[in-house]
Amino acid sequence: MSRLADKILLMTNFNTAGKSYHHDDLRQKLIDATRDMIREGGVEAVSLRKLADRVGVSRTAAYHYFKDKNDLLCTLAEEGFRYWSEELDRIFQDESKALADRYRSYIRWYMTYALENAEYYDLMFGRAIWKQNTATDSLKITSYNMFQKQVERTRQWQEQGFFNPSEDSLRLAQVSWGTLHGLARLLIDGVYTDDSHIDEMCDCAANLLMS
Amino acid sequence: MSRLADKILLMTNFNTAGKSYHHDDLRQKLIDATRDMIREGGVEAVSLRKLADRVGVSRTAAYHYFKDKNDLLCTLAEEGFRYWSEELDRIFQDESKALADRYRSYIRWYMTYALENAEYYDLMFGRAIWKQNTATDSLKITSYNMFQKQVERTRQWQEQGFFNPSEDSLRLAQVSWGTLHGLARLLIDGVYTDDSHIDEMCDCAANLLMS
DNA sequence: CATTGGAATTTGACAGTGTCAAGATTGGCT
DNA sequence: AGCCAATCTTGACACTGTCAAATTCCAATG
Repeated sequence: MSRLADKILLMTNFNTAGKSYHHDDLRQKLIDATRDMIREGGVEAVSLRKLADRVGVSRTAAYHYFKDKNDLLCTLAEEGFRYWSEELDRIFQDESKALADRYRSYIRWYMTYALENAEYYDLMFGRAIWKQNTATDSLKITSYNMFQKQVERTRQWQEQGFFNPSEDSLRLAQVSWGTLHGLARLLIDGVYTDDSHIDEMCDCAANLLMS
Repeated sequence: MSRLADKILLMTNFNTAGKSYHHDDLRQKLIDATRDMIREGGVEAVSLRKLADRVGVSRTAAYHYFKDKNDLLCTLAEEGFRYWSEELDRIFQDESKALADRYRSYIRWYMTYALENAEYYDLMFGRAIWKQNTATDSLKITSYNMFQKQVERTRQWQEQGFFNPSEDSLRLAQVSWGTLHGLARLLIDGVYTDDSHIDEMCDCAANLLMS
């Protein structure tokens, strides 16, 4: 009759998830499952309860590893920023191409990645995390470093005469990123419905930015 | 004891909202109250139940005038698009200024409006409405017309040599709007945290677009 | 080997949310 | 006066995030 006896009986037979009380690395499992959920249905579709179901654990188990839902999402976003930063490095370190070509392929990569990982992009650059200053300190640092790298690249491009040297590097980086982000958002959010001319849009943006 | 008797008693004294069963124009009251709520706490803060409380009506009263919450929000967004469209007309019809000046003040106006009405801007141009194709047909038409106007203006500016005439008008309109939208979003969503150099950003964007 | 302490996990509870179906109320028309 | 259709309310359901308290378990200590 006691709860204890019930549990022993349950264990002896079959536990639904096939796992017992303790897990291998629940934290990582939670992160992985969350990433899947984001990919499937976007940030909006992430529910701690469904996440728990998926991992085979109880509703509030995640609270032992993450302060709250926001903390979990920030962890995922940070992961994304690291990947993002590495990809940027790879693209711009490729010295085989001329700078203009590298920049063009950067824009194409940006838009392709943003659209193929729309929900993930939304998490990283969307209001869910940044609005109301809910971003983790750790996340703030990671993302700030990434942006600073981009500002530095912009400065170098100005020195090489690729960008207008009379503009402030910071402003130029802000506006050029703004352009890409704006296009990405309009496409991702479904405001621009025609996604069959993305390359043309990219080229048009490239022409404007490089003039 | 009967519910009916309770009601009569209640009416004879004071009804909390001061209104009885039927309202003057509940639909409009709901719209107005929703607008207030958006301004105060953003789209996220709009709850049908709190809205009902505010208007002094029961939880589900709004369902008689709007199919669901999305329908209500679309109505609000459409209202915004009409205002937006009128403002654009006003700015660009002002022939007293040179075209370049008009365009600069357009950008400034855009960013100022977006930031001062951040939550409303988010409603109009955010995923809440456009993602998953939940936008009302009526809203789609209104917003499409607005954008077409902008494309037409872009075409004229190309003819006047203000914009590069070799670019496709549609792409140019998409990218130039994308730039403004991107900056606005990054500021509104809290990704760009420094809002003390907005004018400089605007000018930098203007220089890039008009070159 | 038994006990116990602390980490890991679950259960219960609460205050929210949107929305549907069914009932209650009312003003206007015949 | 009576009824109808428009309008509004009540009840219910399935969700959500999060806190506090209870439970379970592993590991180290005596």
